[in-house]
Amino acid sequence: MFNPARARLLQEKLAEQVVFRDDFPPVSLVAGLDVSYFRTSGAFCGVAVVAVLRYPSLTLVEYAYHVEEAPVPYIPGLLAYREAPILLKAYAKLSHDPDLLLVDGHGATHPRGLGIASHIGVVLDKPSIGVAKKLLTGTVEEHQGVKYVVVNGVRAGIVIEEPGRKKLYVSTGHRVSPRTAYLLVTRMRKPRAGLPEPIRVADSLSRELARKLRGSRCPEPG
DNA sequence: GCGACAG
DNA sequence: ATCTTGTCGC
Repeated sequence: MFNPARARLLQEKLAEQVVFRDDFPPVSLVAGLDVSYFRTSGAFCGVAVVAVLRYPSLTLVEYAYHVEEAPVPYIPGLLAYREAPILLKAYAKLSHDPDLLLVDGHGATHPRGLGIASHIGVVLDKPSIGVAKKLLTGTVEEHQGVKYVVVNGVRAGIVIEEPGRKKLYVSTGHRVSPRTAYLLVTRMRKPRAGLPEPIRVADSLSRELARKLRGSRCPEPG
């Protein structure tokens, strides 16, 4: 059974493994990860999608998905326990090996420094970046023109603000500095898009799949 | 105790 | 996240 207190302790332990410095090879394949849901008899059915795009052309190379009942309810700060299990199963179905992961949600800008982007990055030991639409915790502090998201005295993320576009909170997931996360996500946002292309594609595909699967039965974990 | 709270 | 039609705007 799910124990929130136990889950938080594990996050504190895994957070020690998060690397804030850039430590990754040249990027040629980037993956976007996202989960959509559809209602069933008694629970929520999650549809996880991992879309792999070539970089910097941002053209789709392949995508994999996995459908399964959400194992636990959504609890702020514990999102990874609800979505990571399904995302990892979809990830295992890929035939390509991405160099970088862009995850929908926060990375180190988290109460215990281990948002879903960091959680997945550490588990797979893959460079990762968190991309969120809302602030979860921390304060925004501007220094020399850069708006950092500071959590527990640490600059864990940066706010991307551009006139006429939705604000984004990018953060270190694993092995990528906040500054580099900012630069990469900025380069992966198409002219008028709100989300960087890899996540936009994963979001679009997961929603489409959820819509089509609505009404059908949901596979249980295990 | 009160308010906040990714997706 | 999802529940939901039309509607304003580029």
